[in-house]
Amino acid sequence: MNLSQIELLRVLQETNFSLSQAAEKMHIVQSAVSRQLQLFEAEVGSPLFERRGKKLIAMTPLGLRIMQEVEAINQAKNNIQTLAADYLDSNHGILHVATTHTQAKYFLPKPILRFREKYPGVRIYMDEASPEQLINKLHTGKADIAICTEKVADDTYLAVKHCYEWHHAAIFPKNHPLAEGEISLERLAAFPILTYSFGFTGRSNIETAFKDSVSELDIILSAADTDVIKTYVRLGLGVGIIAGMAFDAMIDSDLIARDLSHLIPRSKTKIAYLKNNYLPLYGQHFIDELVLAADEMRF
Amino acid sequence: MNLSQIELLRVLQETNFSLSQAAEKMHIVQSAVSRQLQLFEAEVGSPLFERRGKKLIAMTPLGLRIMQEVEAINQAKNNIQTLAADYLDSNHGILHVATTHTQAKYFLPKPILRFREKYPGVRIYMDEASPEQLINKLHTGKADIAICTEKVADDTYLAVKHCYEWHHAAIFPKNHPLAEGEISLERLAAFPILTYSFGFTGRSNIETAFKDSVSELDIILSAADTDVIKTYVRLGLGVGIIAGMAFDAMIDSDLIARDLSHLIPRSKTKIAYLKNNYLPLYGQHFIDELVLAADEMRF
DNA sequence: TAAGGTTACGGCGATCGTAACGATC
DNA sequence: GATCGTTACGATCGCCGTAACCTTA
Repeated sequence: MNLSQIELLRVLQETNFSLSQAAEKMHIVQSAVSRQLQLFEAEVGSPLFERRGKKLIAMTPLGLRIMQEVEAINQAKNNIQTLAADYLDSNHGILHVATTHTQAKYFLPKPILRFREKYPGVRIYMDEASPEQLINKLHTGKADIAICTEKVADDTYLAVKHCYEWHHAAIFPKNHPLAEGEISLERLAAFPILTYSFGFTGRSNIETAFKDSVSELDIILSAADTDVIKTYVRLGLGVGIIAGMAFDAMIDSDLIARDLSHLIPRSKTKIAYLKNNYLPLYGQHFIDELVLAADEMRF
Repeated sequence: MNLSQIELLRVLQETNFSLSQAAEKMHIVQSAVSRQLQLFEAEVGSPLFERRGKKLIAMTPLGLRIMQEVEAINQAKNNIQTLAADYLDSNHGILHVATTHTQAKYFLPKPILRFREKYPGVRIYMDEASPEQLINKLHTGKADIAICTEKVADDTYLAVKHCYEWHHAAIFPKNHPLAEGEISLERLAAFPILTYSFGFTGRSNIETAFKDSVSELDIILSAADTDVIKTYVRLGLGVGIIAGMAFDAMIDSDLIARDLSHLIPRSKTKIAYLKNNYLPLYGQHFIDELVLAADEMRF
């Protein structure tokens, strides 16, 4: 057993068990890959892959179990490299931040600017995806830090830090009936609604709010992205329910936003990263910056 | 970086950073070890060991941190091997059981006999040590399973399973004054006491019992081993406080045992193993056997 | 001066690349 | 027949072992 065989197994999983693709990724010829896999399987004494003819099509139960250990080794190996690089120079490096559109646009700008001032040598790769994908990116090493509101809580492999709390707001064009008077679930439900897709940005809390209500929301459009919602609200399609911090009084001066904190439970945005993943110093400071920005922000 | 370098780091820690001893353990010449370490340190870019002249005397902070990852890799590597062997033949193998004398002698015989019947191909290496050492043995891979009463609870790397509860008993020769009447803390404290050493077999519960009492125990002899205590009780040195299950009415017919459950809190014996350590099937069945034996036993 | 660590060098073996072959869609 | 995987073989590079040298208790 050696580290390149371990690496091979990991890569094979990424390439849908294609030896030729794995060879390409690892910058060696395919025959080498073929032989290394044979050697490893011989050492283990049992096949790790189900084969149709010569093609690999899936992993055996043993293979799947061993893959867990492969992941652990890979993680530790990466940690050693990160630790070493971080020790030599903790001001340079790369940070993969995965988050949703709403966070990227409405929360991250300030902390990222401040972080850049302190760490001009750190490259930030920002990656937008659904909360579900974010978690997957953490697990596959494609992201170091994820920032989001949904999901994240139950995964035992994740370290989760509270970031900030916020609430939803209703937005609509001026002269809309909702501009006047108290807003109730019933009144809200009387209009066509535009809000986030399932699994995004506190959508689950909207569900919660209406679960015990007699009213039912008529969600005519759902999007991952606040700006899409705003666009269609401006076109008069209905009332938008968005994250409070995504309303900008200047830019959105043609719209009216009204607080819904009395109707919809507060949402909590969290910062998550893999427990087993060594975060370089600047990564830890990045999180500090997020928390600081969160503390300064009060909705 | 490769697996033998990782292995080298692990071995170096075991040999007090001696290159020559490490070479011997790894069955290669010392010069090879020297070079591999240099190569690895070069790759990391910083020294991992503090040196006095050419001698290695300690690890640098970076080295210590990296050693954590080395342990993780080693653990995973061993798991792969165990998984493979277990898959090929889950009836043969080796089980390292670490426990205290009391458990080994008074609790384990029955479950071990039954286990042997089902798994005649499994070798059991039993290792007696203090609870503190037991945990250390788990961490260093010298034991797969530990069975003991003390410590074990707070270590987050350990999976801990409840095994059984028991209480202490006082033992003394026939015709001893304690043979008659109620036993109280005060009466007990009036005699010289022989019991377990600190950190052994529920000793902490004895401490707890007397902590809030006006009486203080006069412990004139403490031992890791129930049989030692019995021996000196027989010689008339005083009253023994031992684990209830360590009194055998047949063998110890020259002694009298009296229950102390009303005076000393119950002790809980636990089964522990490393969360990250893959236990072969027979190891899992060994634990089942322990739990079964514990259930049948009622004190 | 003995014991432990480093450096130099030669030899062996592991692993790669080329290439021809085999199988599968 | 194009793509993917296997087998054969020669070449290379990494790693070990021998051995001489250096350093410190």
